[in-house]
Amino acid sequence: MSKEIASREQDYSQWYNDLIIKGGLADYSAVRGCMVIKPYGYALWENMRDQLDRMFKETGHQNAYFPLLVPKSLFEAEEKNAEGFAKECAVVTHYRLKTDPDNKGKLMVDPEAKLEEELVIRPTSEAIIWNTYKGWIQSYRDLPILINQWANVVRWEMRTRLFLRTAEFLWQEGHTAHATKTEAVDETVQMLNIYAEFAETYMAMPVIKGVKTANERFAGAEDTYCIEALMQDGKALQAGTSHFLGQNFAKAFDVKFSDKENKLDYVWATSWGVSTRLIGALVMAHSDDEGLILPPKLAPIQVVIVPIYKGDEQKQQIDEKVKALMAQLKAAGVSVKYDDNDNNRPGWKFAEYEMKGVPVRVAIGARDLEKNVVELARRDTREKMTVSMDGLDKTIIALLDEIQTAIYAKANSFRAERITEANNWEEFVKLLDGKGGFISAHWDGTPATEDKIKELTKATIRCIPLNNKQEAGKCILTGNASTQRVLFARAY
RNA sequence: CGGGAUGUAGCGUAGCCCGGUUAUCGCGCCUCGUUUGGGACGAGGAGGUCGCAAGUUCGAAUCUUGCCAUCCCGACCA
Repeated sequence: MSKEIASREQDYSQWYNDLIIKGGLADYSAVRGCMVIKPYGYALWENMRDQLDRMFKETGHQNAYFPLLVPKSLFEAEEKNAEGFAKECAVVTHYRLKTDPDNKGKLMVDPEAKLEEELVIRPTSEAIIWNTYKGWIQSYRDLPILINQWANVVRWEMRTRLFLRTAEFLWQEGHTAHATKTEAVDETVQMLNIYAEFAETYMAMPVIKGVKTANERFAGAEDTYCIEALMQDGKALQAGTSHFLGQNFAKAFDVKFSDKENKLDYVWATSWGVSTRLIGALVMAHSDDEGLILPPKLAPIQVVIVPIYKGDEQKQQIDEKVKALMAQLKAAGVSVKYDDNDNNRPGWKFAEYEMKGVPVRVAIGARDLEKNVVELARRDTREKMTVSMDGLDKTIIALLDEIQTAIYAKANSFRAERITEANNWEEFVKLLDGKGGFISAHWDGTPATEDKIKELTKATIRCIPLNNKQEAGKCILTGNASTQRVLFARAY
């Protein structure tokens, strides 16, 4: 076991924090609830971002940027949205500081510099964007508008956790405007599918696609679609949301367009987002007591090469081989690091890169040179194998693929074992307190019942899965008639 | 925001209850040498606003008050 990391079994929270901090993804900062994303963590985010960005652009979206600050009058225009976020908004009230006459060397807010209208720091950008779209849309010919922005937002959270819930975080938010309801719903579902594909293919993290109940719906949305993932402690994590906003924002911001028959109508809207929370999800989905386990498709460093040598002569011989290998790997688009730093010995490096979740390690020593082999180690299983240097680049690339597949399969079977049906209240409670995970159970469809279940057990309905099987049953709590099972879980 | 815990060098810590020499130890860091197939060894060295600010006192890491930050548990939450 690692010397540096708390055991997942004994202290899951501490284990998670240790992975983030010791794995070099992020640091605490001087600002309450805010973290510093370190270069290694940011590189991971960049890889996620670049891939998502490509997927957004392939489906016709363009990036733009809207202001951080939203005038309060705009923010409050869509009532439900405003109310939903009101409690966690940071607000700018002044635009100037001045030296404090009573406190030498200190600054104070200049009371003369009070803003006439307060500015809300965006917790999300619907308001400022729909205010802008109003000016862009007159005719059906102006539609659809398919815009995404990569931005930071601030939500003043009571309790924060690295990556999972911080006061400021990075995300992308897509905001689209459409001429028809069907088109907007299709867009909502399309983006949900993109999120699911990204999570499963790149993050190697299986997700369940579903619809939120009214209780869990985004403030201001008609429908909230989501992808839900399962963490290793059996708790669910919402990893992405896609909202069908109906005409709510169009009405609030008076955004109308003329259709082909010259009839005026409000436009239909969607918004969708994923955030740096995905990094938290990724960490908890795969990692173990030795450190992070990153999927090859997103790992900032896919392959690390560690030389093992005595003396300069051996080092030079190794360097030569490594140089050739690195050229081949780089040509194939593999991100590779050669750690020939003499300060640390090989054993130290092995542990270090395991902590950082580098998928494949290559160790090359003098003995290997003689036999024309290297030692390959894969992070996910910690298996070591001796392989020929001939065609090594191909071997490594194949291994990266195999690891990607293997960690998905592992996460998938973990989850499969933890989707359990409960048919009465006793079973339901026992499952929640026991193995956790998703519990598939009947619900009478009322918010009141959902609230009651949450109050009693802290479990919420994570989603109603898409294409859910319809079957008659009785609500787990009330015994009232139900037409389908929904997925409950305790969640982050 | 409520309850609990913590804060001493980059990290982990002793000292605090019961105020009083030069603030303890390990890791890490720097220099030199030996090393290098799973977290090396020796010798020498550097590094401290004891979280911050007030207060009590002849004297505060130690006592008091306030504040800040982190963690855990609640409440809250995309």
